[in-house]
Amino acid sequence: MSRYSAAEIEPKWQQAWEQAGTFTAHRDPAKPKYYVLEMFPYPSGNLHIGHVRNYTMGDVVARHKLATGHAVLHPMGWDAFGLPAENAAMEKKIHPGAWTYANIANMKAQFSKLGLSLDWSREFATCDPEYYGQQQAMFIDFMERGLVYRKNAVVNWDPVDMTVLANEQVEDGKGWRSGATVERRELTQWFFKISDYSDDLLGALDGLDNWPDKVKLMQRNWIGKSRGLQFSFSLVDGPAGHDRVEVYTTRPDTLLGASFVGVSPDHPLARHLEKDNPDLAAFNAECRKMGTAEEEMEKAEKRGFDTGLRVRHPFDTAWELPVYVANFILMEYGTGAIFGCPAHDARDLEFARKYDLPVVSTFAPTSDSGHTLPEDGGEAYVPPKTDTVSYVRGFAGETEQTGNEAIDAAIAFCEANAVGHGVTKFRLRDWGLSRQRYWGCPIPVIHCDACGVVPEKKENLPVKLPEDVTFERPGNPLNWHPTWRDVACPKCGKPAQRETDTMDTFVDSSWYYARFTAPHAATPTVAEDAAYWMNVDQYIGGVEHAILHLLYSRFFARAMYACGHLPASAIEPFDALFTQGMVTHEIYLTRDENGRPMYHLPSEVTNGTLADGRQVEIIPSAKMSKSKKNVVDPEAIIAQYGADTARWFVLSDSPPERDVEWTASGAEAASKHLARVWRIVTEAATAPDQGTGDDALLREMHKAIHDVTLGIESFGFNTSVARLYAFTNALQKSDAGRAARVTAARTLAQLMSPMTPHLAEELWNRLGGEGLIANAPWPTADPAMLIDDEITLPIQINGKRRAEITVPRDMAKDEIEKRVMASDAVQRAMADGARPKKLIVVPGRIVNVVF
RNA sequence: GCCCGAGUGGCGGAAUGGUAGACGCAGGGGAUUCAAAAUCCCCCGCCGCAAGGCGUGCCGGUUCGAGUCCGGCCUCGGGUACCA
Repeated sequence: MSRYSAAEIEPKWQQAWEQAGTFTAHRDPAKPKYYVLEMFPYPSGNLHIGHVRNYTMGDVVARHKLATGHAVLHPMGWDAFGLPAENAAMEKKIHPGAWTYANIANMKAQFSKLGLSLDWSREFATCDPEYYGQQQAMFIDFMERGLVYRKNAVVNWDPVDMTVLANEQVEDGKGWRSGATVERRELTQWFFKISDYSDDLLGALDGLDNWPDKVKLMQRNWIGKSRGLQFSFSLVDGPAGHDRVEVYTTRPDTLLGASFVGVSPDHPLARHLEKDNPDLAAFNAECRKMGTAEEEMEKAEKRGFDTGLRVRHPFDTAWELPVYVANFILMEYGTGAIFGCPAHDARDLEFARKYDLPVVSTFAPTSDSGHTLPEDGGEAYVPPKTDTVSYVRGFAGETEQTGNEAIDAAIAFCEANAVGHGVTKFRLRDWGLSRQRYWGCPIPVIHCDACGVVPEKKENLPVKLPEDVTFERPGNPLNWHPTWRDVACPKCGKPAQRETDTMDTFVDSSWYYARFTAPHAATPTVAEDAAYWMNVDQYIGGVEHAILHLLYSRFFARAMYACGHLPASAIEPFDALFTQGMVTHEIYLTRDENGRPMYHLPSEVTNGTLADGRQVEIIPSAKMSKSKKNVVDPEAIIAQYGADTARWFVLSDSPPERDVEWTASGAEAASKHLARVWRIVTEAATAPDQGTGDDALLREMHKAIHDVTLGIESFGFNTSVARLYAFTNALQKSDAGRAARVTAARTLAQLMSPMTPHLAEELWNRLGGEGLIANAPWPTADPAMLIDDEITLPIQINGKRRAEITVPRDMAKDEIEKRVMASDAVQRAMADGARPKKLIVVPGRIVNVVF
């Protein structure tokens, strides 16, 4: 008997699959199709163990579906545009394209060692002109459908580097390279009209039955449909052209608790007033010295500037409220102006206390629950709108009503009294796709002095990125290129200039799933292929993409349908979604002479010490990230133990949806187990002809088939693995005859094949299995073999387990009761004369005797 | 700040409202061996000599019965529109 050697068998079977074209997807009308897709990776340079986990999970699904007779599409590509390539260009003086394609080559080699059932003939990178050219064609289609427009929007501006920064590049309000205080700057930018679909994107979530509830809930909240009141305050002696301030509120029922009016520093009124008011101009300028991130805005101290202007309350013209410019009001949402009701909004309360403004409750809890009113120093009272509360300063509806009822009544009251009108608004903003960067898909339009903004002719696509660029100078290299911008206007032929903005990389990843159905076609999609393969039956990726990527993809599918690039049935492109957890690891660091952190790889650290004896600081586990160096290199594990061990290991123990803390100790154990399976399975072939445990072993086998299959189908891979351990133990201890043991061993190989495909092929082959195990029909459990004749019932006394009885599984309830009453435990409990009050028999489950 | 999750032995975790800790790791003991490696067998939540008691982040509640359902917290993680 030979020993298990991953190094020998893995390349052999990888070659066999390739030669047989086992994983090449074909349209086959005779089979049900199955499209399984994992979120494609950013080519950062190396696979990390998180990739191994993610793609192994998808592979288990794909291989299982292949074995259950599906035509499987399981493709792979590269999300290849983005910031890190430009950072590498600046730091390492290497062209972003060269860096990216080198990374792809490296990662593809690592991928191929994992034995994933991928159809590599469909591979593409989003930075391939063949791909982004089709993306440009769709952009032009979207323009023609009115789904694209330009408007001003703010960006993070680094005044030293003279460049736009990503939110990630702003640290504590400073540019990460220059250290300069970041400013907000307005630029004219391109937008997709995702807001046209707000209601549809919201409503359609209800039909996504196989999406996690948490993702649907996050998207619902993000889209943020709200019913509110839009009305205006009239200004007392307002400046010319500003006689009113239009506000939007989702809580019109709190109008009698109004304390002040706040406007955004970018509100037209604020901009008007700052011209003649240097103090206000300074305040606004200070507000604009902040990044654009919502998180930064919200966490910043609430500050305001009293304009001195006053407005009249719409219900009482004698009641005047002050007008503040406030740093926490977004121009992008609502009207850029609010009325503050400190009693029922935490931000407003913080603001009111700071500027000594009145705090007046309009409603309170219905019963005195120890709640302290905000006017008495308590917190703002913001119950869910579905809670019934008591209105102390109500003006519409009942005294006791829910927030929603009060809001509806308030809107009706205001409409009847011509104070304002009910409006439905969405939190979702249009998708700004402009990036002032090189390494992205060029926006295919031309600016002509005579014709304005003109789309490039489709026959001139792709608009390719120029190769000869330098990153010496900050800013967008496309702007500094000597000739690239210069082009003839497609309309009038006169000299004109190309747009130099490139697209957000979320655009690239918003339709790649559709492109995989016809990856090298001369149009974005091909109707026949899209009709056959769409939708993605199972999409798998990190929960960090729960909102943006998935929402943008849902929008894109709708826009592509509108332009004829996808069938109507594909507007929800992902039938089922699974969000897997991340692989985390501790972070190790030392500090340089300036106290700045220097990170160290886990492989450099032993027991908290570096090779040179220095102690490291340990930061608790976080998402693996290259910059923090808390990454584990899967290649070392594959080299030492083989791909099957790495795959088995990442599927073991931790539930797929949960984050998993990486520890090195398990790899050894996984490897040992595979060697043990090898031994036990090969021994089965030489077992004695006759044995005594055939039936018992085959029952175990059918239970294993049932449980392992259920685990795979429900993304409980860790429980499938646990069940396979148990089945392996049963096979080892079995004294069944050879025929039964070989049957069990072949089934074990099949059940393991989605997880450890190379080992499974080799064992299958050695046990005389026909063809490739990858194509062998998945075993089915015989229901009759899953049911035991006898069952063990625990006996509880007052809810605590005290004994158990073993009875035939179909024993009548009253017979069970008799036996329970006769049992020692119950007799003992009755010894002092106590009599049971209640006897609960849950058939097949448990018995509870209550005294 | 706001939205969404997660918390069970030394560790990873299992458990349709029904025996908490399956399965595995680490640890302990034993067999085999000249010795070792490899392999195999047994033990293994906490307190207690025991009887028994206590145990699923914390505090309450519903139930014959709660890790699981409800209310209120705490801690950690993800997202927060230019990281992908």
